[in-house]
Amino acid sequence: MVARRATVRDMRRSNRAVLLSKIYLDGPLSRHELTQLTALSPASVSTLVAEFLDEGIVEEAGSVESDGGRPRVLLQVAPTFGHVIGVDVGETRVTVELFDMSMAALAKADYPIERASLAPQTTVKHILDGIAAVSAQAGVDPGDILGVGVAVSGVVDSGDDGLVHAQTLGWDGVPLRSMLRAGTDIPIHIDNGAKTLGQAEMWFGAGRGVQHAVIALVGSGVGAAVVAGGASYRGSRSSAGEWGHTTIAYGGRQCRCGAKGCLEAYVGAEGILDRFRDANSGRVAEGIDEESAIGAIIAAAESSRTAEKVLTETVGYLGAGIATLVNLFNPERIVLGGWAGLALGSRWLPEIRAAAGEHALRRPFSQTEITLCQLGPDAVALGAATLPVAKLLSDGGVRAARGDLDPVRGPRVRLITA
Amino acid sequence: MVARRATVRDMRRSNRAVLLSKIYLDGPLSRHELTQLTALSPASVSTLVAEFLDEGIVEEAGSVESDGGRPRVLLQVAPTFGHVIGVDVGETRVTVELFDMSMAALAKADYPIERASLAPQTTVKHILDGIAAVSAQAGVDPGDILGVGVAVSGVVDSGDDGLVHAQTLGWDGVPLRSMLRAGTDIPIHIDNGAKTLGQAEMWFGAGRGVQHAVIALVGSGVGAAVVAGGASYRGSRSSAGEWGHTTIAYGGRQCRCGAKGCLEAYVGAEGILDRFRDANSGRVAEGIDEESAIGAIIAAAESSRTAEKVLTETVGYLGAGIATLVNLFNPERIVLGGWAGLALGSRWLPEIRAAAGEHALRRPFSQTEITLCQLGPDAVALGAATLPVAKLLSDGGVRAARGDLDPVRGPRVRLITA
DNA sequence: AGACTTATTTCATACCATAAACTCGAAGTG
DNA sequence: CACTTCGAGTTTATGGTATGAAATAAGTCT
Repeated sequence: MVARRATVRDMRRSNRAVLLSKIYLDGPLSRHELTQLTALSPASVSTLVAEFLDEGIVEEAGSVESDGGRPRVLLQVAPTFGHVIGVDVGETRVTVELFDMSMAALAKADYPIERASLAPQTTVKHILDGIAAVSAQAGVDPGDILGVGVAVSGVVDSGDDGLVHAQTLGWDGVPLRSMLRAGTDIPIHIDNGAKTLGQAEMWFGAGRGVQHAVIALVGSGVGAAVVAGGASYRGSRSSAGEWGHTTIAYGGRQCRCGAKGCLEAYVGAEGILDRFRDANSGRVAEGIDEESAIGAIIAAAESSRTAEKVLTETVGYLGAGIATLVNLFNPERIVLGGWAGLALGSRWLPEIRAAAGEHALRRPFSQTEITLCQLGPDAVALGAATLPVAKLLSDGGVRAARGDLDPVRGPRVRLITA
Repeated sequence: MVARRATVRDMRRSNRAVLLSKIYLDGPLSRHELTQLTALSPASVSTLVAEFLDEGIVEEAGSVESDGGRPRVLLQVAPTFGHVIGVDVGETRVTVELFDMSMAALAKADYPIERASLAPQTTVKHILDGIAAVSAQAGVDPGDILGVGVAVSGVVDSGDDGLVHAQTLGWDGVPLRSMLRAGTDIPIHIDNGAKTLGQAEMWFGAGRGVQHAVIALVGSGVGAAVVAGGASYRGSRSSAGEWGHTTIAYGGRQCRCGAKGCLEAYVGAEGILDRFRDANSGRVAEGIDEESAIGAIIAAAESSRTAEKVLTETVGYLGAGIATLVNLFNPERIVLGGWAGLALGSRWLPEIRAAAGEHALRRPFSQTEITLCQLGPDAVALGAATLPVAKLLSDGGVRAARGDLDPVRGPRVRLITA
C-alpha cells in the first residue's frame, strides 16, 4: 500500500539485500541453500554471489562433504570486510566499542561522566575521541569504518540532523548527528538505546528467529523496543514503545513524568524502592546505588515479609504491564530485560508469566512466549553497532558514501569521461 | 529486512499497484500528476495507464483547462469496473451490502438474528442468501463481483480456512471462509469488524491522509484498529489492538474477560452503567437497551451531579486509555468512534483530549491529533467491502481467480498449446 | 499565423532474473 | 580404470522492465 515505485536497479539492490541478509544472519550457507531460502533462481544466486565475492564482502568458508555429488561451498560475510563502531551514551558514561563485521569486539573506550554535566558538546567530544581511540587501539584505518551507531536514552527524530530529545540528559532537540558530522566523515546512525538493545537481542540474543517481538526493559526507567515483521516499530515520529508511562493504576502513584499511575512508578527501580520505603515505615538501605538497593530487597525476600510483599506486588504490576503489550502488539515473544527486569525475572519468571496471564486475553497470551534477555546491558553498544550493519545489508552491501549527507535523491549524476 | 525476492514481473505488479492505488485513493488525477506523485517516469505512467484503460479498470474523467499548454486528462478508477460486497456479522443482525468500485451503495439486505442462536451455519446461510439478494436487487451478475468482505466481531486467523474466534458469538475456531467457499466461488475476505471500520475511516473518513493512526472504538466492547505505515497492524496472529483489556486500574473493577481493572470495565457501556449504578445507590434506568441508557445518563449530566461525576470519571479513564495508545503506538492521529465513544466525544472531546494529555508523554502527545469518527457504525460493512478492493489495488488491478484457493505458489504452470 | 507552453507518447537502450543447457567435482560400479 | 550417477554451480540466450531523449499533441497568447 505504501510501496514505492521500483526500477530495474531497485530490483537488483533488493535482491542483493535479501541474499546478503540471509548470508549474514543465517550463514554460513551454500549457494544451493540460498536458492531455496530466498526463492531466487540458481542463476541469480550464482551471479550475485560472484559479485559479492568480487567485492570482498562475502568469502568462502569451507565446504560440506556430499554423498555422491559436487560438495557445497559455504559462504559467509567476510568479518574483515569492514568495521563498525557502537556508542552507548548512558547517564554515567559514554562507551565506545569497535567491532568487525562478525560483531567480535576489538577495542573499547570508556568516558565516565560527571552527573548533571552531560553537555552535548562534551558528549560529542567523548564520542569523537572514542572513535579515534578505538581505531588506534585496534589498528584500524578510519577509512575502513563503515559507520558509527550511537545509542542515546531518549527519542531520536528520523530527520537529517538526528535531533535528540532526552529528558534524563536534559537534551531538547540536540542535533547530535550534525554535531558529529562536523568532526568526522564516517556515516552516523543514531537511535534510542532501548531500540538498539532490542536490535541486539533480535539478531544475537533471545529474539532470534522471531518476526514479532517486544523487548521489555526494566531498569531505572521502563521502556520497550517493539519489533513488527522483523523491523523496529517506530510509529510516526520514532517515539513508539514508551511502555513505562502507560497508565496501569489510574490515579495511583505519582510518576516523575508528571502523570499518576504510570507503570514505571510501580516497577521502575525507584518505584520499587519507594514502595518498599512506604511498606517498611520509611526504612530503606541508604547510601548505596539503586542497583544494590534493589538487589538487597530481592535478597531479603526470603526472610522479610515486607520485602516479599513489595516484590510480589511488583511482579503483579509487571505482569499487568506485560499483558498490555501482549494485548496491543500480539507478539510471538516478549523478552524481559534491563537490570531490574533481569533481577526480577531470573527469580520470578514463572510468577511474572502467571501475572501476565491473569491480565491478558487468553488467546494472544497463549501465543506469546515470555523469556529473558540473553545479552546483558552492555549490549546497548553492540546494538548501536548493528545500525550501520543493518544499513549495509538493506543497501545490498553497497557502502554508504562518506562525508556527505544522505545519498542524493533524484537522478544520479553521471560523470562523462573523455 | 523481510523483503522477498523480486522478479521483473513483481516490479510491474508493484508499479501497477502504486499507480492504481494513487488513482483510486487520490483520484481523479492526470498522468502528469501521477508521474510526480509516484516518482515513475512519464513514459512508464503512460504505458501503464494505457494498459489500465485497455483493461477497463481506469477511465478518463474529463480534463483540466490549461493556461497555455496541452490540457491534462484526468483519470479515475471506473466505478463500473466491478462490484464488491461487504458483510457485517453483528450480534443482532447480519447486514449484506453491495457497492460499485466507487463505494456507492447499490443494494442492501438485512437478516435479524435471535440472540444466542448465532450458529455458524445460520450465519453462512444469511451471508449466501444476502449475496444472492443484493446481486438480484441491483441487477448485478454474480460473475461481476470482485469479492466479498466479511466483518466479524472476533479474531480472524490469517490462514486459509479463515478461522474465526469470536467469544461474543460463541464461536471458537469456526472455518468461516471454508464454509462460505462451499456455497460460492466469489473470493472471500474475512477480518475483524473493528479493523474493517478502521479501514473505512482511513479511506473515506477521519483517517484520510495519515499513515499512522489508531481508530479507538468504544461501544459495548472496547477495541482499536491500529494502522501503521498505511497498513493495518495485525501482530503475529492478527489479534493486535485489543485495547479494551489493557489494565488501566490495577486490581480494579471486574471485567467480563475475567481480569480486573481492564479499560473496558470502566469505559465500555456496561462499565459506565455499572459505575453509575454504584454511584446512584443501585438506581438506574431499567428495561431499556444499553444505548438508550447511556444516552439518558449523558442527557442527565447537566442536572444530576451523580451522572456528571460518573461521566467525568469516564472521560478521565478514556483519556488515560488513549494516552496508552499515544505512548505505545506514537500515531499521527487517534480517531475516536463506536457509539459510546461518539456519544462521549461529541460532548466532551476537549476534556478527553485534556485527560489524555495528562497521562501521555508530552512530546508524542503534542504530535497526535485526537478526532472523532466521521462515518458512523454502519461503516463496518463498507469497511468490509474495501477488503476486496484493497486486494485488487495491491495486485495492481488483476482480478483474483474465482473458486480456487489462493494463487498457486511456486512456478506457474504453463499450458502448452498445439 | 506563429510563438510558446505544457502534457503525453514513441523509441532506442540498458538492465534484470530466469530457464535451459552445460560444466564441475565427487562417490559409486562393474 | 572407464564409466555412470548424482547433486552443485555456471553460462547463455531470452523476454520483460523502466527510462531518457526526442517527438508529438493540444492548447493559449500575441
